[in-house]
Amino acid sequence: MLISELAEQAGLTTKAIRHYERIGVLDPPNRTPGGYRDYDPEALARLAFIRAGRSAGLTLGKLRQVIALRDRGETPCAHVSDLITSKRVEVDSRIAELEHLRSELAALEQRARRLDPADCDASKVCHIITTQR
Amino acid sequence: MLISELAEQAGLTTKAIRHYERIGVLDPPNRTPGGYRDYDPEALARLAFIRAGRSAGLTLGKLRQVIALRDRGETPCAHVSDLITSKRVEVDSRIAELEHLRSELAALEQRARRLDPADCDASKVCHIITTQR
DNA sequence: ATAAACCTTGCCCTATAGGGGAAGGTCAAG
DNA sequence: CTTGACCTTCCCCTATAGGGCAAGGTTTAT
Repeated sequence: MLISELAEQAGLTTKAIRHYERIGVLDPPNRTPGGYRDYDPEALARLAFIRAGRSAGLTLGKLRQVIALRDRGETPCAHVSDLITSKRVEVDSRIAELEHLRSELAALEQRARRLDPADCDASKVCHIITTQR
Repeated sequence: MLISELAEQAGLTTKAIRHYERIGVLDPPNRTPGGYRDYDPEALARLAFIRAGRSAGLTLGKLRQVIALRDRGETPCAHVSDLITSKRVEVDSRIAELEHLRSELAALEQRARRLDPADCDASKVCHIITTQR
């Protein structure tokens, strides 16, 4: 199976597939005599893993670690479980940050409705933003 | 006022200040005969604006636009108000995305507790991630 | 034999806000 | 006059997941 066919079946671009190989998350396939990458169908399963991992917010680098464990003959489940938990913790704190930001922005929107542009002093550029609450 | 003094008073690094100048968000100051940047105290007000804008999640590029309006003699309040609102909308949708991701991760954590590593098939690398719900 | 449709590698590009460090100029005090 | 503490510009680096493009090789059909 040539790269474009694999790409189509996996719903990816050929660029992405070559990228995965370079990152080390997809094994280098055999080559045809002409030098073309020649994948066997297993690659699809690997790409499914990559897609699932990515949609869980794991980076290609983390996925490579998981694959490396598996290649060393270990069952990576415990490691994956840790990755997932630490990712959730990270997402939790990111959400908290964004919620804080959101409330700041909402307060600025309130202020924008209250303030009169005529009162805005050039030295502050814009009093909506600059004036501290 | 030389750059390191300005940096200290503003709680920034000299690197950041030069960066702001290059981005166009801080006016190039006068120079001493020796070529050193020589700031007058107004720069502190500008830096306060930048800090406030950054903490509202606005990029230096957006802040530059705001400053450009002000320099053109306009009152940038309406524009700023729009920026803030669209930033809030952006943050809202980002929070929604992250909450979705968070629930996926929580589901994966559940699954990880349920599944037995012994059942994990190497072709999937890791069944916690790969198996679709 | 030639065009069309593939494929290859390689290099630079994106966005963001600077940090790190090099090579060298300036200024004050000793 | 030299040392140390400043300052200057310049260029590369970070993380992330590829996209774009160029120059060139391969395969298949006509």
